[in-house]
Amino acid sequence: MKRFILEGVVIISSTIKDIAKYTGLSLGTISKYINGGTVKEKNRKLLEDAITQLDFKVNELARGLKTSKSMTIGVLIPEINNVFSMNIISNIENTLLQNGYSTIICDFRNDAQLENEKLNFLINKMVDGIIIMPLHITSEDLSRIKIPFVLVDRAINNVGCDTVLVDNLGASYNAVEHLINCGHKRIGIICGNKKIYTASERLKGYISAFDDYKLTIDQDLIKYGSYDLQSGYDLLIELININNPPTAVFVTNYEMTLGCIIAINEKGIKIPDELSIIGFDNLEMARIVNPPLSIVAQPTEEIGKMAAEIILKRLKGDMQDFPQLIKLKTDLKIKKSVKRVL
Amino acid sequence: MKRFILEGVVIISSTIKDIAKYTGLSLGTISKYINGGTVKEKNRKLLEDAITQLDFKVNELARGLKTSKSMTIGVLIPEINNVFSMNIISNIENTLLQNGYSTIICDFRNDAQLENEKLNFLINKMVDGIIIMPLHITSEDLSRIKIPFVLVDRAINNVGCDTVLVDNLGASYNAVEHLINCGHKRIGIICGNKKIYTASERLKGYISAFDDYKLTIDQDLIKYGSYDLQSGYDLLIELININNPPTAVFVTNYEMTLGCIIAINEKGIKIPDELSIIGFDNLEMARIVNPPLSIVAQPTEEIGKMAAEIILKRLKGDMQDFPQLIKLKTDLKIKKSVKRVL
DNA sequence: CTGTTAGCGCATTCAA
DNA sequence: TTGAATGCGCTAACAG
Repeated sequence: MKRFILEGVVIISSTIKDIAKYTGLSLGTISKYINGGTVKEKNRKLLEDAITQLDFKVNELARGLKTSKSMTIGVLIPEINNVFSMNIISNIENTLLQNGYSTIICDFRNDAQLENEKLNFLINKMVDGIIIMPLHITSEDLSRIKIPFVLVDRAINNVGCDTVLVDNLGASYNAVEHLINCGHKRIGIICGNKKIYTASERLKGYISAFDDYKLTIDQDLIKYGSYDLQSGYDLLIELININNPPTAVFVTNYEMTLGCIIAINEKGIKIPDELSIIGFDNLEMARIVNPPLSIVAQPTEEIGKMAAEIILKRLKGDMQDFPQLIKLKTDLKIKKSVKRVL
Repeated sequence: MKRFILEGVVIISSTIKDIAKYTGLSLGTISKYINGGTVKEKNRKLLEDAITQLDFKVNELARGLKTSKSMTIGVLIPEINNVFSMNIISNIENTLLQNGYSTIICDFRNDAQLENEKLNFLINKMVDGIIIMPLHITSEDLSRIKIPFVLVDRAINNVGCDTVLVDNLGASYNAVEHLINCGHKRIGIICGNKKIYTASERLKGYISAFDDYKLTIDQDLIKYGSYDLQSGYDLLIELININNPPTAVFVTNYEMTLGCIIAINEKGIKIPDELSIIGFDNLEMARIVNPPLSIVAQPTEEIGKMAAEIILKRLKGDMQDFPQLIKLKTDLKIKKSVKRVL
């Protein structure tokens, strides 16, 4: 038994050696018991007693060194600081913990360099697997990862790996279709940089709906923002100021939706009478806006759970269906921000 | 050099032994170099080369076993899934990472049992320190923690430990004072369960402001909720339906503020003409509400940073000022939800 | 400045 | 079923 002093308190930390001394059993037997092996009933009791008496806890570091498993999963994410990411992380963490894994979170703050640094950090930390929401990362970077990993939210071309994402194209299609069905013909879209996977998919959905309904696309109604609040704000104002403004707008991410709402409030635009709008993500926001906002809601809980489950599966060595591409459906929550026109 | 096969790819993972073979140097020298020690210029080059050639990475598990340091900090939090927590976590993670520590997050979902289980989980994981936003945890539970820890957001009685919180009483006082200064006399408050530290402090601030301004307190105007959306909703409706309803309401947390806004929208109450309101937390929300909501904003970035810094300090063995109590100031953001009356 | 050595705590052979 | 012995990869103490 090792004693040391911390903050003036005597600490006792015991190892299997101490258990061995206490019980007279050998290290092998103890280790076996700890890991669920069968031991003579008498010894089992002896060990149970010893473990509680000495307050024994296995040293996961030592175990990890021996087994080459740290029982931790790294999560690499562009920005922890938004509801979408948080929901996903929360569900990843929960699912993993139920399986004995802990989660190390690395937020790279949308910074390309940090993204790579933190990836290395995680690998160094000997995590057993990594869940990544990629931003700037390339297939080359990914090829350096020698442990199971799964991509979340965004796919990367030419990388054969497990990926969990939502049907962005369909999400967008459904939203635009809804607007069309409500009689809108001039529908603006505020989308993100075409280079971003989700952004380009969402634009495709818009175009696809227009095609299917034989409507002609007016390039003036397609605005490219940068997925942040300010561009949502600016682009909404641009849209309403063009010659023949849209009667409805579809905004393709959360931050830009916020920006649009602020612009709408400031300009005193009446929703849905003067403008119909469909936003993205975050049901909570949709509810406090007046009138409540129709939005495309992403299944964040499922994304998190699925990602965790796939990585757990791979960690068990089950390579079935590799590489697995999971495309989850979004949900169009219809509230009161869309007007039915003739 | 160890070779193994994963997903059909040959993996090479090298240790200092491999470096030793490659360079002809001893383990001691290599270890020293890795840890920033000085070696002969010639050897330095040799090592640099070897390390890149063999793609050497220190095994943090082995290092941790040797040094009894895992270089990870646990964060135990009631709910990861809200803006307040998120901001704090994000800043904790960032500050720690800059100091070489990683962050393991444990979300106990407001569950008393999970709170203890996850605490044990973290301790088992050999984290070097813990940052806790306590909910049900008692001073006894805390006394079992043998490593540095700091409390965040909520203090616990009779526990001498580092704590970072916000001046809740002052926050509340200032908000109520603002309402009083705007001429309001009948001011409702929607607060949380008195047992919760932050809730009772916020109520004290209300009472204190009333006392200082020689206003009499009407118990009908004090409503106790449970910090969730629904109780915010319900209690706002209760408040406006009493005989002599308030002209202003102060809501003391984020979720209840959401509930109030939804109630206000549904009932078609005109803000600020028919009712003045001050909410809590989350500036983002305040901006998208129409009219923009005056709120008490908490310095979440600072809370996270301070908590991380204190634990880093303790980890270095610096016990100066222990136990440290840090009380940060909130910020009353005045927007347009409060009417100035005669 | 460099090399040698011991051992952190555990899991895992292999014998018994 | 149990025990003894070995080593995971690294750091730290010491001797050179």
